[in-house]
Amino acid sequence: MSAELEVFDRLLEIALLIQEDLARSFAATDLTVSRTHLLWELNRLGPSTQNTLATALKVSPRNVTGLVDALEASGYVARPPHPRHRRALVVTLTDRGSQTMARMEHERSQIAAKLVADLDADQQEELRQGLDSIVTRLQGLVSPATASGRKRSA
Amino acid sequence: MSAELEVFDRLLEIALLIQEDLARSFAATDLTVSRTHLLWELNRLGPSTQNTLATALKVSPRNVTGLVDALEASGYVARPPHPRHRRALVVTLTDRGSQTMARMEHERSQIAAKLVADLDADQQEELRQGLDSIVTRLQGLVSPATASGRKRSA
DNA sequence: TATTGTTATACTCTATAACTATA
DNA sequence: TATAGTTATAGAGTATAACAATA
Repeated sequence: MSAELEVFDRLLEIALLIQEDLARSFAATDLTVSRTHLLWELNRLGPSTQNTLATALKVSPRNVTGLVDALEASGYVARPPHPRHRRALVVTLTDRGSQTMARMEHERSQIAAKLVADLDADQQEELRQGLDSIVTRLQGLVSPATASGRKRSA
Repeated sequence: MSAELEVFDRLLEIALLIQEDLARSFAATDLTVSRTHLLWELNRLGPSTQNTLATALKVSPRNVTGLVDALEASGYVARPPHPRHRRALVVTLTDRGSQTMARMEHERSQIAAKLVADLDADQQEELRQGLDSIVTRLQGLVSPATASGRKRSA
């Protein structure tokens, strides 16, 4: 197998394994991947309208309605009306939602540390640079037209 | 942000971008991610029973029935009965299925090459080793009990 | 008229349980 | 009894289109 394919295959395998690990960590809760993704974005963005979330998640507004319905029913979010726009709703993390996100952020740090535990600081830095290069290349592949204008969120 | 998190975040972003790129390449066909995954495994394993596919894809037999139904209807696979077991079916790639897989393998090679085009041979090799270390760590996280027994398919 | 969200409808992926046919 | 697959049922994620409420 060529050297390029070896790198690519490992990236695919890592993607799969990370997903598996996430699914395992969800199993302890009543959350699904999509709902957790919404909570994660909400945590990042702060209180948001459903349309904002739909854009952030690259998903239809109708879909967000369903996800927020479920998250509201299980107590992770609330959606009081917008103070200055009675039609709009502002989706907000409840205490339970905030605590869950805090726990997940913590788990994420621990996993991140474990993954590179076999590498010294120099190796980690070179790895980061290699991955950075790949991210840039991939962004060019996925959206060639707007690649120059897109920036990863640092 | 810590160095560990930087590596982890890039891995997550790469996983997302690869998925996006795959979805884009499906858009030209009538295939979905799950159906393509089945075709891919079938291509790797050769003609297989549905139970074998269910195990390979880590999915229920009932689910495989649905996927194969759809792939048969669109002409990617056939399922003649097993020669020595009239109850069993042997799922097989049709010409269309084989050609599609050949094309996808080719695309995969090209993408793989593009991703690391900015790196010289030494950097590619170091990257591969770094990723290898991460794969091993992840396998340990995902299935701690059987980690020592599991081997990546080289 | 434009924005925000919901109702209506439909398709895909997924699972478990019960069942049929075969070995 | 064990294996291979399907029918039945159900839940989750997703989409588009039509609609209502608000601005």
